[in-house]
Amino acid sequence: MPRSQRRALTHPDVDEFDLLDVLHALSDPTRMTIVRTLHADPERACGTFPVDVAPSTLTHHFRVLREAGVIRQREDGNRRWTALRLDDLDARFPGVLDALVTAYERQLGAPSPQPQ
Amino acid sequence: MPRSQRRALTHPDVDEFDLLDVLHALSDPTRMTIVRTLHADPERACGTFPVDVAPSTLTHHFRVLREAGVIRQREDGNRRWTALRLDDLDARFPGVLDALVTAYERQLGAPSPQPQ
DNA sequence: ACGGTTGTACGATGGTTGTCGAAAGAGAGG
DNA sequence: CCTCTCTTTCGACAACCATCGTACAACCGT
Repeated sequence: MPRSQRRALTHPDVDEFDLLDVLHALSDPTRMTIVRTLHADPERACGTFPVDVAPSTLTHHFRVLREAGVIRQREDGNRRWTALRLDDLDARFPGVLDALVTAYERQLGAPSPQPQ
Repeated sequence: MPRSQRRALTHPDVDEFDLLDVLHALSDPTRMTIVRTLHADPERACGTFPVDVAPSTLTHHFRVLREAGVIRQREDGNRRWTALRLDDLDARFPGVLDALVTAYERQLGAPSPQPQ
């Protein structure tokens, strides 16, 4: 059994999702970057995200996202692959994730210039 | 000038909104209740929200929502009236607030029963 | 078996946050 | 003026959180 002694890698069921947990998970810039990346690519290995934090910090963010139901992680040999739970999120909170990612992309595209 | 010595009551401009701040503001149950109440009623006085916290705590939550651009507050004699900035939010983040409030209402309507 | 890669677990730390009570300001009405 | 109501400010406190370094575990080459 590959790497399963380490951590159960629990994923919440769809009807256990809490919108407030999802919002909290997405309110962090690093985590939103992870989600944004996954929204473009379907699945990525952990170390391949364009974020600038320590590996242990990245693990922490993955756990927050996973326990909120935003991402799903699976083992594959030495790597851990991460994917968006887009279908599950859409089943429980229709249109929410798309609206949020789109809005965030738009905000990044037109960042507010500081006045004066 | 009514009550203006107390606090400037600053509201951010539309192009200063930060989606991550909005998400953080909405990730608290008390604040989400405030928003949900305002989504039904257009404007309410501060003390008339169905939340169970101390007045000073309520003031804190109003500040968080106001500084994120979610609500607008105006003075009227002894009362402070609070309203959703629905148009401004929709101009900057189209569809986001409606999707979130709808999703939260749905979640409250069908809360997940704890397994076993 | 050994080293390299990948990611986790743990402990610590500084900052943020939700909560409250006590005190006080501002207005309305007597 | 005095009191009552509504809301804020301040200070405090416990809990949470993002971050990191270090150590370690699992896997994959060779």
